[in-house]
Amino acid sequence: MTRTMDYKSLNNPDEQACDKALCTEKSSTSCMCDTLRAAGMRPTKQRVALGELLFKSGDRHVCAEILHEEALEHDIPVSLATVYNTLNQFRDAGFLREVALVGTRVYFDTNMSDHQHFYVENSGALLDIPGDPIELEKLPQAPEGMEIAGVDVVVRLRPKA
Amino acid sequence: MTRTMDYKSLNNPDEQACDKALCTEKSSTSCMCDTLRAAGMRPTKQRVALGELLFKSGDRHVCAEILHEEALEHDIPVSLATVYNTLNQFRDAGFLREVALVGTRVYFDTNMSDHQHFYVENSGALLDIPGDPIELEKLPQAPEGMEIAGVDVVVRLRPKA
DNA sequence: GTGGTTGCAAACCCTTTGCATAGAC
DNA sequence: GTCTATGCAAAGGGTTTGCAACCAC
Repeated sequence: MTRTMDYKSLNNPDEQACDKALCTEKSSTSCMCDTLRAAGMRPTKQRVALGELLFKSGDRHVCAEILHEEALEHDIPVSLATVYNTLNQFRDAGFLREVALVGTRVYFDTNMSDHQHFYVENSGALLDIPGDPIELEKLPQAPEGMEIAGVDVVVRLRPKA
Repeated sequence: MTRTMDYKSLNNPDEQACDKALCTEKSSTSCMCDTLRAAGMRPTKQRVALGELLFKSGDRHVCAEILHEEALEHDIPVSLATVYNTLNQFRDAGFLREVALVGTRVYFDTNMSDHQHFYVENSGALLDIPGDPIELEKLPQAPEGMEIAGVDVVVRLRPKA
């Protein structure tokens, strides 16, 4: 599994030259097929459908259970285990990022660009912070032999007293 | 359970006027007794011992399992369930903070002051970032009816390619 | 046909809970 | 004596895994 793809290519017309002969899906899904192939994944019905659900609308924050429910509502036959596997594969391929949160449930974010999150403490809701990202002054030196892979910023919110 | 105590008072001589008559513990633990009482917790053998393990040395990052093992090594009879309960009570009392990380395991930090973390992606290690905290420019406006409870910053590290 | 993928159920890990016993006040 | 804390084991929630059936190529 490579980390070469970017979710943006999913919506970039320049990269949607899809050979539809390879796809059994409708035209709207054909670029998903190519994207999956480019990442070394076979474009199965489940993966294509989950990819569409995740990426056809704007930024999304999902956990496995939510995405599974949503898939069933859209009559996509898929098991929860496959949703877990697919989310992990999409993360490994660089289509999704995992969001760092306190708690036991893992959330994924379809927005791979540089941005940050509000986390509402009592409800568990996760929101993109609108506008430009908070600027970080003076990033620390990484320890010897290490490099900085990224910086996660979560602004925790609570209802005003 | 109140959130009024600060871990710093655990090491502040000004607040260590302990009435040893109330304690069955040795002198080194007497201030722990007072600290627990001030937070509304009975100073049981397990809570005092765990508090000592956590706070007698400098900043620490622990999860329940690690602390449990450490307690057993120090011949402190305590069950894993009690370690979980005690960590949650200490967090509610404001002695510990929970660290936001990707993954399902919950880590606690004995350092309640304003600081941030390195997280090593392949090993899962958690380190304080030395020196001054990264400064955040232009904190975003909290949505209507909300206030900012805190800002978590995690700098993810990976081995240099 | 070959080899990756799916679905189910079971296993797994971490955490919390119920209840009887032990301990602090 | 009263009421809380502990310990154990069982339950719980989220996630991963083993394996047979299935599907893309």
